[in-house]
Amino acid sequence: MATTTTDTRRDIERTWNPAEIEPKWRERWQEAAIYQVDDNAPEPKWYSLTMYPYPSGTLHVGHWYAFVGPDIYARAKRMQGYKVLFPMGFDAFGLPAENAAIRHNIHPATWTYENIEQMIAQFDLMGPMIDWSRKLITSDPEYYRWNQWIFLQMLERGLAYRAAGSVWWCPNDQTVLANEQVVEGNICERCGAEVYKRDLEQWYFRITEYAEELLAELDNLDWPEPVKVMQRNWIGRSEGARLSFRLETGNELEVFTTRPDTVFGATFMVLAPEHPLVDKITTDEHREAVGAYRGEARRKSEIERQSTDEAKEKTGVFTGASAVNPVTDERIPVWIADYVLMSYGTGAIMAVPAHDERDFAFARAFDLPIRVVIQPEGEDALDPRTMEAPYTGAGVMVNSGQFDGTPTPEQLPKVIAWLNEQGRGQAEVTWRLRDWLISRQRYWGTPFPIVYCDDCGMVPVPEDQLPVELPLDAEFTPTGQSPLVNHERFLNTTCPSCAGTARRETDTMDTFVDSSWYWFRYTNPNFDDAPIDEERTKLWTPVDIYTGGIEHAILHLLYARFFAKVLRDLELVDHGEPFKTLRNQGIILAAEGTKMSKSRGTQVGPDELVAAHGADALRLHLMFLGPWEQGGPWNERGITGMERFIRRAFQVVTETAGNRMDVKADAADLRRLTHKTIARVTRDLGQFQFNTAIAALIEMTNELMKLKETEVAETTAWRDAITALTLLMAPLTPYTAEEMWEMLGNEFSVHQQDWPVYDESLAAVETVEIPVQVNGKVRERVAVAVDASEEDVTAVARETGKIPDYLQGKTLKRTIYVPGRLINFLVG
RNA sequence: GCCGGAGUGGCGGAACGGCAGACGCAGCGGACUCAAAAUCCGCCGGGGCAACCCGUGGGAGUUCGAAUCUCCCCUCCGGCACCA
Repeated sequence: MATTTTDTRRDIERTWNPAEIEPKWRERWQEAAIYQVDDNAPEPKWYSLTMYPYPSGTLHVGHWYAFVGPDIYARAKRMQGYKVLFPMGFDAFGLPAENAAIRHNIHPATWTYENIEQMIAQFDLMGPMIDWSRKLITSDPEYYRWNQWIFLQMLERGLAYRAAGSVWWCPNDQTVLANEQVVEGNICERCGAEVYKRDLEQWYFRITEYAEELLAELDNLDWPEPVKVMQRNWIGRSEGARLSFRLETGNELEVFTTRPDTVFGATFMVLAPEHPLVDKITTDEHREAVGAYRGEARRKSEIERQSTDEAKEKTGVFTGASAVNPVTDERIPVWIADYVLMSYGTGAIMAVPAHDERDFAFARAFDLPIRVVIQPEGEDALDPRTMEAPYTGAGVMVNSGQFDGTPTPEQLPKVIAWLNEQGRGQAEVTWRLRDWLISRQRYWGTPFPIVYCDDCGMVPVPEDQLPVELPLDAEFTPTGQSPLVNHERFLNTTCPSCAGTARRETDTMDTFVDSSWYWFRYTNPNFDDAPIDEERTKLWTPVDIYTGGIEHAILHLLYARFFAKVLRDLELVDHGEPFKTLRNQGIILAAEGTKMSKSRGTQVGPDELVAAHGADALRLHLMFLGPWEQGGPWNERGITGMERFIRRAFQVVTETAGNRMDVKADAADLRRLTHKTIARVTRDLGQFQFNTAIAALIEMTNELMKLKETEVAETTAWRDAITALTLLMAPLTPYTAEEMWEMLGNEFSVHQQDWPVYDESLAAVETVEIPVQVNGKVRERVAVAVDASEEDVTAVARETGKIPDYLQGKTLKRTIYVPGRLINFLVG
């Protein structure tokens, strides 16, 4: 043992001081470029991707939470023998930059690029193993030119098109939105304003072309179930039939129904107010009322058509027209009502009030006939006059001609087959998914590579003239038109085809286009010949694990899957599913349990916390808060505990780093602890269970603290233990572990070392303490060999402590012995 | 309404159907100190002097044994919502 004086000096030298070691190693890592991954390294590849941030200016602790987890995982993976691609970039186009720019009277580009600089510095504080040599910024012309290029390929294949239609408009952001960006029926996902529908001509991507594949392949993805469910619902596949009804005016009216078995009960029809047939079929007598209702519906849609509470209140008017039910030959009235949506199915329905909630409410409101055609088995016959609710369950068909008595929906295919024979309908699948509206009437985005020529019409800009650069000197205050409309030099151009005068398309692309393929670009972000370097992409993709917030469950993740399939069909990549495995981190809320918000001042920044406790302590604190996939409210209190742990681990390693190793002492327990900890940490990190991995390391450290003054601290087992501890801590506390590694006298860098190997034989225990139960209640504990026989354990357990008292005077009916776990005596 | 997910000490949380509460925070007691901080040691679900009893949102069930599996109910969070 050292003397008191040297002890004191050593303590001063070896006190953990993050303010000193963190900047030191940060610089060293940068110099040595240890985080740059070599494409040609011999190890197997691992692509760990985490969703890139929006360059809002600052990273708060919620961002750290999202990035630290994957960083730990990627670091562990690297030590476990993979070459790991862990890149980062910035989702730099979009409305927030523009809005902030307007507010602060600064150019969006200036705002964005300054923010990116700041954020990179903050990232570096965290000590991540990001390979910045692959950084990409989507607002760089070198990046967005490839958005334009991909767009042109899609245009050529009919996957991009321009069409007029009813689209969502955000009056606050002054732009159209994709369906996916409208939440809660009519709220702008970005700004929370109420949106409404306008008829505009816009650009679309034909994502519906891939609906079937997008749905089917979900089954094969290792994704969180909620995300898969959300995508399934969003794509919304419905099986049914398309039926044709003849109108008395001679027109055919097509409807889609999931219940063709109820067609005998169709007692009226309803068209969406916007249905093109409405004008043709409305009789003069009803023209005025129909016109008024259509106007009303239109106005309502502009305010709050799909509002939830009033939704059940059914409104509508009769058109005066009649249709013929194709199976009963009855004349049935044709109405219009806004509960039928033009955007789904055919925009028209056959109404079966006895067996559909909405049709039932409508029939009751307007006193329309109700006919029961499905009868639940074993119940009283349904009576249309007294029914209080429609019957939507299974049953047998009644009042249905030759189908009477047919069980349904089991026999639904039979009904469809018959309708088909009659030439009245056929099976059909309808999707809820709509094409992706990609134009935006805003400035800070990718310009469309399209010009409109007076003579040639719409002309794509040839590939060799890309990028169509976004002019930086535009007046970008939103007006409801793209700001580029007023930029003469951008707007006026010549036709690539005839060289005559032409105007450029002035809308810009939805920012989600940028993020729909960015992970491919990381594999070679400077590649100049194509968006994707095929060779490098083949090497790295598909992404092995993708992490990010669940808020992207539909938007980004659906678009990204769509793009991967398009790029596959363009033969640029060899797979259609980009992300094999997905994990969602939980959200770190403000202390009050509400969402962290910059404007409300509830954001907690990492900088002061790093200054006070060190980045490693903050990393651990965030990861120790709870399961990573759960999140929770921010709470600063526990960070001292992580600081204590790091200090103790640091102390135990550095104080004993110079110990002799030749003492012969029984170190089996120590080895067991080491290997048990290796097993636990390895398993937990691999499952994103950082909290329990940290707990295992704390337990090991606490045990080492107890042992460090004993003779086991002077064995090779001790040396192995503190070496393993350092390596296991490396992904979690990269700075401290690096310092400890150096103190142990090893070569730089700990992050380039191999992961400690778990040896099961060393972790195995020979004896265990198992509970002795009587009738399922624990009464004693007894130490036995792990593999002891039931006879031996029974013999010992029966005599232990109070057990004889419990067995006294009772009959032993049964003994349950689970080796290594417990023994249970059942007595009576 | 429909579809997901979750309810465990004062707090965050842990627990292959097998000792509920690992680990940490906070708290309490002690050591060190002139003192405080830091650090170290001990205690820490509730009731009871104790033996022991109760305890994982509530109720039933399966099982030798349930926080864990099944059913019903309650509460909270998230998604969708007139989608025919």
